Amino acid sequence: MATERYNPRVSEPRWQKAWEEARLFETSNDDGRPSYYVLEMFPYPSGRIHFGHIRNYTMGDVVARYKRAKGFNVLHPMGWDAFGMPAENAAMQNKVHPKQWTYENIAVMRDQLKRMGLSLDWSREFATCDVDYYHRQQMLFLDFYEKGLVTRKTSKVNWDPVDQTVLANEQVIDGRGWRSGALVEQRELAQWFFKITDYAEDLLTALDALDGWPDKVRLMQRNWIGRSEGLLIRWALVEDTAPEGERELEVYTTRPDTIFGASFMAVAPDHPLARKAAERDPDLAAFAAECRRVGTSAAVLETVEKKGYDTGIRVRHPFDPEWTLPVYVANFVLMEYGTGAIFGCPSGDQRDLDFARKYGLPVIPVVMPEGADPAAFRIEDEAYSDDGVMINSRFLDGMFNTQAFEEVADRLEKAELHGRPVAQRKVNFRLRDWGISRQRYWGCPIPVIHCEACGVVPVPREDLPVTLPDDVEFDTPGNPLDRHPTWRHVKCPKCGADALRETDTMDTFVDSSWYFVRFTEPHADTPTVREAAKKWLPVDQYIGGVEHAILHLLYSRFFARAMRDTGHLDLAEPFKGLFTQGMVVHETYRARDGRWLTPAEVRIEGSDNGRRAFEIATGEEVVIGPIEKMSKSKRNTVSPEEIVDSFGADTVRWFMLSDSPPERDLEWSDEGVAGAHRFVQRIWRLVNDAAPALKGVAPRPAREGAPAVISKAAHKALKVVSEDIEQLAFNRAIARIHALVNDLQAPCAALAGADAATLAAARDAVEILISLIAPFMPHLAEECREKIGAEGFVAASRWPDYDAELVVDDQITVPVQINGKRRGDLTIAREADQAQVEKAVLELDFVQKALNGGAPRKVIVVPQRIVNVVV
RNA sequence: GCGGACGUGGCGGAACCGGUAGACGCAAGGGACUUAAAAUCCCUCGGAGAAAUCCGUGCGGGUUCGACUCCCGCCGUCCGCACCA
Repeated sequence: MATERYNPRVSEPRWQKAWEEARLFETSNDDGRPSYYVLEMFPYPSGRIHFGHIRNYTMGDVVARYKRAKGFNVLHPMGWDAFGMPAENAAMQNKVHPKQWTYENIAVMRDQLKRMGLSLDWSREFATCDVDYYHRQQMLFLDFYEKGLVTRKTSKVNWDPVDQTVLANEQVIDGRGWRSGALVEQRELAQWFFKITDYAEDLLTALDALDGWPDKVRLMQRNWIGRSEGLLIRWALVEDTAPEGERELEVYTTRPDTIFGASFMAVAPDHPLARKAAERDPDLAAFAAECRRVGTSAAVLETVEKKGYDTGIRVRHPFDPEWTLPVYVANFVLMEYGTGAIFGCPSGDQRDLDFARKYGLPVIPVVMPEGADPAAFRIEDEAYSDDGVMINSRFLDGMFNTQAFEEVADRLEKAELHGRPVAQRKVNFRLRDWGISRQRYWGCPIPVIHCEACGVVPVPREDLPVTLPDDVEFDTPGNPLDRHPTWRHVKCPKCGADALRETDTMDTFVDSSWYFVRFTEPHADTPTVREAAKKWLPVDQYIGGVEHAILHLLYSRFFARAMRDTGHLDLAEPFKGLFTQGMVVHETYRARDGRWLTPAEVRIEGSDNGRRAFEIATGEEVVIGPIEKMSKSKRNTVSPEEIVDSFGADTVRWFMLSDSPPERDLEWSDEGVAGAHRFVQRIWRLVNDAAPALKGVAPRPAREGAPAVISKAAHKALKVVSEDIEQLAFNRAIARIHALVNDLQAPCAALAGADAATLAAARDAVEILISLIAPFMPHLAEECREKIGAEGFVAASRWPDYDAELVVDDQITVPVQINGKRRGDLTIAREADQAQVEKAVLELDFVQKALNGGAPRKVIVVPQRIVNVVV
């Protein structure tokens, strides 16, 4: 009997339509069942989905469908991270308005996502560029402002002089603007900031409780926040060396214990003391200017030589007024960290040591490894920065360095300079406040007004939203809002005088810092409805790329706290479970002349080591390059539309989760997709062939006799696949399903004329199989369910429960080792006790042979696992 | 430089808390069916050996009745941060 092939082109749209009409995936906030919120990081509407999206959303969809089947009221929404530069770039290049470009892209991508059969609640969809959304974001901004969580201060920014805009650090490549190619300048600009540093301590300590997050991400955040404990120490300047009006220099150190090893002070080129000194010293001014020019990009720093300039200023050592030290301006000291000034201890810090050697400064060893000989301990080319015992440090000598830290801190806190304590304990963070100003059009306007008389005036709430004007031009570089003839001119809400609107818009990371809250009540007038937020949050399972491990996830954690403190939320941690999925990667192909070729332009011949690639158009051999993330620049992309067109969404979904563990990279392969499609057809055939015999049969697992084999296979698979999905081990779940199909193949092909018990067991097994594949291949599952004549949707049915008696075997087979090497096995009743097992083992032929008539030295019996006989 | 993860067949990977290494898939080879092809089905598939058996989880040691798994030391790959005082 030939069965027709499963045709996803017909079936998939049919079921998608049926689900939509039944409104299966629309979630109500008034539902008594336990809630489960699964969310994938929402996409930027670039114009088309790629396999990264598909992998991400398929994982979320498996969880959503599984949890729904397990009886949860599941929230699984989708939206668009729709503000940002690409829309403006498109406007400049293609003369299309950012709004039009964005909404058209959204329409295309929404269709593409719908074709994947994702169980999303589209009734909650929004885009961050919807006025409705950014209106509420402006409300949040005003609340944050009122609460003191927003500040405006000048800071150094990367300024692109051609495009006339601020660039993020990631947008500066080798010191040049990524778009214009112009040399980026460092500028001081007044910028808006969110005071994320107010929460630094809490953001750090709360990580410990986030046990649903990968350790890796928690560690990255920990390092990013970068807490250190140290001491602020004020050093008196030697009067006749100091510039006019300067009396002291404050430094931050985490190693006050090394204070007797100090041999110089160093300050940043922008440090106030350096600036003052530069006023009277043109050479110093030139040196500082040179430092600024070189900039601070990571790549540059690696190669730049440590340089200093002796200002001639000297300071007095806090423990010895007779001891004075020189003050240098140094290119390696950062103004942004600590106080922008350090004391250099060459013996305990490699950088300081290099500096000291270069400028002939003293190197005094002050910490040595425990047990070393103080008389013989020397510092040559390597500083000693580990813990140890104090030497050459007067009253600290002999102490352990951590003890010396406390001693120095205690003494200096009590000592006074100019009427204040010399030192103060201080916890310092690497984390900086979050600069949210962007000199761009396509973003959420910052709702403030600048009045000459009143200063910064927030836009009154009743005047919100501040909407973006539509009539803007992108012909000239810079921010179109600045050039708009009328938009920025307003009356001051306070005094009524002529005033100017803020033309900066918010960083798009602001938009994505609370969208998951908005999904809980997406059409409310207020940013959130606390009851709804309380019901759904925190997000139970959040899934996305590891590239957001720091910024997006840290900003969102800040936002939750800020929203809590402004009365919008009742929690601090927005994401209970976090999963970071790997990328989709593919080989790269490069022609002789350096052109990158897409996989579609290449023909592969041979296999394994003999694989060669040829350009189809020319027949020329091309170089097979390394496997990399699919990207436009390397052209190693495969178009999801074409693949979905030819194989269907189920095949693609199945392939996306097969083989590679979800947290690792997935290599795209045509053979892999073909294999997934074969499996789709194989299930269809199995169900189809069995369907006539199974129609109208009531499912009933068999515990005894031949049909028990079927039932055991099905119920064991049910148990482990459920566990695998709970752990997001999709690749393992898929392997188990494959194995189940292998087990069911023969019995299901022989159902014609089978007895009632067998038919009932087969029906039960096939129903289980359909349930198991449903989260992965939802369309095929519906088609199969229909085929065997069951009512209703798989998508709306309960996850089956396994029969506990079927997943354990009466007889078990355990391996038997002799001296730790496997020599055979033993089949015995499961409940056999140790003595029985030992007796049975010793009677085995090969054991007798090994014993050779003697007694074993030892027999180790691990119940139901293994037996080891030591002879 | 600092921090972290990982290293298993031709390939992706499995192996739960230290207990049968290589499940499942891909590729490859052989066979059946077919006029032929596709599809499908069956068999083989870490290495050596005729077999018994021996060897085998990056390398070298160690702990253990037993190590892919734990400990020490190397080597390699990848990721994050990077002049943070």
